[in-house]
Amino acid sequence: MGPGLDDRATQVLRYIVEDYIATAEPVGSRTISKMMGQALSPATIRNIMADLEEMGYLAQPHTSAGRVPTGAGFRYYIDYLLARRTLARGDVDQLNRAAEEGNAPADELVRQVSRLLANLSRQTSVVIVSRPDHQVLRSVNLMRAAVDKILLVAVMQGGWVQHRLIEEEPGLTGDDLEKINAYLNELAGGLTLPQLRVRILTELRQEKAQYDAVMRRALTVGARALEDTASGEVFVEGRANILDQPEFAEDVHRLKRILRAFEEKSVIFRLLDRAMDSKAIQVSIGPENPVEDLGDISVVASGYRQGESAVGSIGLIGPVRMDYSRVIPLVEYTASLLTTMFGQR
Amino acid sequence: MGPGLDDRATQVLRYIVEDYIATAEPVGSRTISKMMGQALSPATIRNIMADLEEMGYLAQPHTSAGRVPTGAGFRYYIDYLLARRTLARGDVDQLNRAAEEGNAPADELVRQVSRLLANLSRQTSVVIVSRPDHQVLRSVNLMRAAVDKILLVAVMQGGWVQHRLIEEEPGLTGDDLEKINAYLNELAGGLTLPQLRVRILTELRQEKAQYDAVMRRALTVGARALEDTASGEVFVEGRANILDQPEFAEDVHRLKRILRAFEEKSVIFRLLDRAMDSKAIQVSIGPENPVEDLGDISVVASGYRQGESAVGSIGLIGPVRMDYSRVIPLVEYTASLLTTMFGQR
DNA sequence: TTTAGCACTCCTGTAACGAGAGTGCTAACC
DNA sequence: GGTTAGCACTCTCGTTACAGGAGTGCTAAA
Repeated sequence: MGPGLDDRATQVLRYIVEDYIATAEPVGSRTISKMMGQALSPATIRNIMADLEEMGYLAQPHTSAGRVPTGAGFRYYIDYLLARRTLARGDVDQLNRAAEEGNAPADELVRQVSRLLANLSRQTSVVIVSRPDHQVLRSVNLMRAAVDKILLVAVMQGGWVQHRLIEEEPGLTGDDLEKINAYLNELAGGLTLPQLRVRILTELRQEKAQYDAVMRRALTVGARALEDTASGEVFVEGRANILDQPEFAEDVHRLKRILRAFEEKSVIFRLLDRAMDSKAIQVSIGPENPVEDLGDISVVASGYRQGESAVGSIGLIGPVRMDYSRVIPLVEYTASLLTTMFGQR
Repeated sequence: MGPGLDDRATQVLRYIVEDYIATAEPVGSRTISKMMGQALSPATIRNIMADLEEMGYLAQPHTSAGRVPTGAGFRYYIDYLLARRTLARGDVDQLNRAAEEGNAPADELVRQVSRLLANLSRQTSVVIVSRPDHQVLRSVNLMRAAVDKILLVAVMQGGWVQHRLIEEEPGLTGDDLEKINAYLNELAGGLTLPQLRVRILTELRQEKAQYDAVMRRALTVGARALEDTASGEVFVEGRANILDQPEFAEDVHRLKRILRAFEEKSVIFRLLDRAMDSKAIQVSIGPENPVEDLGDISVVASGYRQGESAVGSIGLIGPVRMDYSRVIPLVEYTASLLTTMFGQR
């Protein structure tokens, strides 16, 4: 099917990858011969396997073990051989139901969907909300949070909520706040946070701002609140699932490395960042993923959008030996679900 | 020192517990004899050990292994023998610094402190914010969140923020919202959310509400927003630390059980709930903790307050063989830190 | 009451070994 | 020429045997 391999080699490769995905054990020539209905004898299969090994698609853990697909082998499988299974009706239903949960706030909803994805795939699910700055505002509000602190609350089009604390301009009354709020909301409609900031700064240079004290105050407070940009959020669900994978469960060291990675926001970001901008789903096999310390895991991820702009991505993290035919459509569907979720709200 | 044991037995028990905490291995009579400066021979120690075993404080994994403290042994140690180490200056400084981080919102701050606690103790740190309903309001605000949804944002005295989504009363303009906000804030000062709800309901029955349409609307929207109570939040930090404990790292099954527990909010709640109301720090050794499935872990936890009312608790989860002399003061201090954090803001 | 001495138990690591799975190569077969 | 049966070879894995070590319990002497 794919380039560089004849029909038989292609089939053998496919069987090996699929059996390996199912069993996590090296697969031998006898097994493949049986799978193919004895059409070819084990000896013939062995010849083909030797060829595939020479081309870099297979490897032997040791001389007299069966073959294991290499990274390249998995890559070939995914690019050319993958029979994309359609999603089970039940899975779709469950996901839809999780996304519909009426009055949960956006973050709760995302967490629920992500958790379900983790359960369905038996892998670890990760969501990043990575570009709060690309999200479009619906409304903003300043609230008193402490004697000397004000809280800026921003509600985004998708229903996402952000806060930031700012030191208070001394002496603001509740009435002042209300006026400022009204004024800010007038400016804010349809802008992103950084855009709002620019807008405020230009407004401040306008003449009328010079004469209206409240307005000036509103603008300076607003500008201050928007000085630093938000860093984004990460949700990880189903960490315990990696223990179902024999390749990780065996090896404590590996396990620790991975669990530590899950605790570092920045690492998660690096893993999923790439998927955010590309339209298609991204599969990073082992060392293909951007974190060198995690060369033994795969990431299947897809960005989701709010309207036109990419705001985050969702994905699964697991062993290289993942069931891609099942997992890829799952992630795709979930990502599209998030996109519509954020679109509608 | 403690009841029921003479001086020597007490000392032997202490040494065994401390050595076992340090090494995670059964400790033998020779080791103890050396630790005591050869004051007693191994044979004597063995006699004492046999006594301690009979009393239920020690156990042998098998004949001809050293002794291991039982749950009762640890309990005795903590109740009567624990030399509470004072906190290292450096640890205190680090914690203070983490808690001071100027403009982070409350949840971020709590997460940081918790993470640091996990690092300092090399255990898994858990915080629950368990009684959002006991926290006193500073201000509330209704914001438009979608075409047909309104977001209630409540800022608590401690700087904590809560949201809830509500279906919109049809046809509210921005102006209406502002008026409602002003009105609600007038009512809200110093109340908890459920108290506010009661207040609103009585207000609704008052005569003047009958004649003022905006007010009536404000009240009904407000009442609706407060119908369901918030469930509280959980932060877990330092999960990977349990892999540093040999007793867990060895045993995948155990590990999985614990990691799964960390993913269940309700389980975490059950583990830490008890600590919330008692003034003193709570130590649950192994099977003493309220989750029967987790009879092989210990929980050291302490509640923290906001003003007078208990609003949550913070603790460490780890093996029974924890370094209590270090961990207890750490948790105590961190809890007090949270209390002052929430008091000041 | 303490302790030296000793037999005994149990774990742990190592080595030896056979069974099993799988390979590569060669020679025969179609 | 491609395919395959046959076979020697390699490597893993589980079992067994065995020696060393750590630690105990008991007895008898100090």
